[in-house]
Amino acid sequence: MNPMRRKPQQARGQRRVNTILDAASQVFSELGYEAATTNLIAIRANTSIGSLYQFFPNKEAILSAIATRYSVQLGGLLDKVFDSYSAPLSVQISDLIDALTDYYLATPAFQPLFHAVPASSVMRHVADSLCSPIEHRLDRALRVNNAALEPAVSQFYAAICVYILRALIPMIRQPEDEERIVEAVKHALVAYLNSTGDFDLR
Amino acid sequence: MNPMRRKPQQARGQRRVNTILDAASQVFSELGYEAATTNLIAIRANTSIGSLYQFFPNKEAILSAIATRYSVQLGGLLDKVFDSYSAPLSVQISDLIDALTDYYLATPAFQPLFHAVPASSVMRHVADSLCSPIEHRLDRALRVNNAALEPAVSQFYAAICVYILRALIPMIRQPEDEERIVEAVKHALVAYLNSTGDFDLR
Amino acid sequence: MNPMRRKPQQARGQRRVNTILDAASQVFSELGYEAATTNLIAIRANTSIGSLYQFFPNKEAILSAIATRYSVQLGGLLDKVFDSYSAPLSVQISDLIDALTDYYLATPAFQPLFHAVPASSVMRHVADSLCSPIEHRLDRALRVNNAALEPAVSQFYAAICVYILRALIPMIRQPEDEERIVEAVKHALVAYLNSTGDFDLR
Amino acid sequence: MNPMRRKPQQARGQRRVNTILDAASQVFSELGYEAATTNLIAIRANTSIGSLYQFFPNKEAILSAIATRYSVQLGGLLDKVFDSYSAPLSVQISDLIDALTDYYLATPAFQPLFHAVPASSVMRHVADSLCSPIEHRLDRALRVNNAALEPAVSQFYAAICVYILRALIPMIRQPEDEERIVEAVKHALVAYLNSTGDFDLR
DNA sequence: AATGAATGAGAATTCATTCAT
DNA sequence: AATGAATGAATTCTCATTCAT
Repeated sequence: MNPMRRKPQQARGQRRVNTILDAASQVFSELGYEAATTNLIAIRANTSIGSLYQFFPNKEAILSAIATRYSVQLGGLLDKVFDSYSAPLSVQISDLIDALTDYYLATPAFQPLFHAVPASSVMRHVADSLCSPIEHRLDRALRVNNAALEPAVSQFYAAICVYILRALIPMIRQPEDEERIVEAVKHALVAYLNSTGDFDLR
Repeated sequence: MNPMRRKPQQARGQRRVNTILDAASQVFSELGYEAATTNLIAIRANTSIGSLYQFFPNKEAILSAIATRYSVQLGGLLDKVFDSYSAPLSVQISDLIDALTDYYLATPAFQPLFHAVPASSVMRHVADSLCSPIEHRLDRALRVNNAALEPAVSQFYAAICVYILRALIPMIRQPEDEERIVEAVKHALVAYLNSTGDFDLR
Repeated sequence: MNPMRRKPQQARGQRRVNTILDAASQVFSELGYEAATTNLIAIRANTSIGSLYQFFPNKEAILSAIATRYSVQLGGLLDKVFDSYSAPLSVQISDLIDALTDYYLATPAFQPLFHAVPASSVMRHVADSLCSPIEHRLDRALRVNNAALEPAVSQFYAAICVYILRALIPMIRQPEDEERIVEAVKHALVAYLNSTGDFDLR
Repeated sequence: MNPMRRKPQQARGQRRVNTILDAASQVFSELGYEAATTNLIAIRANTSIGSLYQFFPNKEAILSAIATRYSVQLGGLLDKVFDSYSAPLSVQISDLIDALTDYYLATPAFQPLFHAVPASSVMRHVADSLCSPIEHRLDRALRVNNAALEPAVSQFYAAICVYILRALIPMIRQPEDEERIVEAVKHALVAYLNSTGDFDLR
């Protein structure tokens, strides 16, 4: 969507880009995308505004790059959960939710992006980047469970599940909420998939 | 949160306030809260920026007033759904979803507010205003169905349901999606409540 | 090309617009269009940058408005010169050059605009605005002198004359140059038109 | 005005300087001096901004060097035209205009410099560099035609002619304009010089 | 010598809000 | 009450130039 202005060629540049992304993650999560300013990001990254703009053409591009970074991390994470398709679907879903919750709670800057509403085009891109890794893997798991399922249908189920995940995981606002909410999410997803009559959940 | 600066004393003033709120709803829904400008709202309301600030002390107050307006409308609407508690819970939920979906689709300016992420404090207030009418009534219906339920528990169930509603209804983006998604939402909620083992869903 | 953002509705606003244009004329002539800053213009106009942008959407629009202002003034001036078409062409040309030179010397801020090179699109607009009043009137005078002349031809002659005017009048850099250069311009134009064989210059 | 930072010692350095000047000519002619950026020039020259500044101390110096280059080329060109002073003045002028027009049309990057307005001091330097070769040679030709002429007078005549040239040659914007405009320029100059009564134009 | 990263003052422009008429 | 002019801090982004590698 918004590519970087220039790929850093030297190690120094790559380091700087990473620092900027870290700082931006922090600032975005504290103030939100709109209220965050590129100057504050630069200051937090211990660099000059000019350096920031040497690598990113504008604020959107920074957000975009962050989303890509999280998307990659998330994908790697979920691959571990879904690596063996032998486990029962309900277990896979449970593991998915656990992994996602852990990542969510451990990564504060990821949180606002995860439940960002895709209103603007940047936000649409962010939401896509973060949801599609989950959706794809879930979709695959569903089709493994029921090979006869139409792709369009399993995709729809997967999308519904991801929307529910996105909605409920952010309900965890204090550590003591975690268990209760995680349980609820698992129940909700399993119950929903079960109610479709298309899956064998044991 | 932010009260109106002055209650309009005359019918003319009340009309103007309504016009401003209509215009603001439109502008907020088109551009989002942050990107919307008070000047544009004034222009759309065919009034001057000075007049706007005669009724609202700041931008937040406008959003706040809109949220209140929708909250009241929504409450009235849902009261019709939940007026008789004799219907089976699954029917009440189905009716709730139908009513909410109709309102959502018929009120474009309501949409972004309904799925807005409560990032800032204003937004938190808006989300509260819009969710609590639903949550309260659903909570009541749940307790009617199972009088032995702890209030904290039924409130939790209601909250989960509202979060799911807020997440899934916005998936309707084209008219042809409506039926499929509405069905899914109904399934998801009923299946979830059923899975708790606390309710008699008929 | 770049219209004003809003027509001032109150006398106060009209006054402000004029002050801004005066200040901008000065600044543009001192620093050139590129080096001039909107902030400096605002300061010189004893106003705030916000007020400037209330009336003009950007720097270009200011230049545009100035060009229009000069164009109108120039048109009025030349109408006096060309009002009676009875004078011999050489006299009309002489009067034209005198009037233009007087205006040029009396209006320092007009000078850089008059010999501005139409490189960018704004500058093209400026050059057009300032040249066309001269060109049109000269063209008319030429056709009065020789009614049989093709419009395209007389327009070409007029254009050549205006280009020569634009080039030579700026050669006046000190008061003592004036007479010599004005004489030269008159000679050059009359001699050129004479050499075409199309006009009766006495 | 601004000398080069360091005379390139090696052939490789000289080649690089030339490449930079070529790129700069192009960029200046496309965007104008102000809007052109040194970074873009470096990129177009397939080199780095650091290397560029190894040869030129600043942006002005690049423009300056370009002007010098054109000035030398132009001088060589005109020497061929004016080599034998035996031809009638009108023929020499005609040849001068033909040569200049050819060069102008064949050298796009020269065009904006040739009709640039000497607003800033760099631009004044550029204009001088480009005009003086023409002016000197024309001045000499005029004095050869009329040996009794005061130098100050012949210089003035030459200056007027150069200003007219600078103004009219840029009127050629399409190939089909060329002939007509070249004719007009020749007429204008010859007619002007003739009208002074100081020359024998054959 | 060459590369490209770093710098930061400074430019244009916006917009919530207040004030004068 | 109504209008719209006034304000200026704040924001995004640029670019000539220097510096580290």
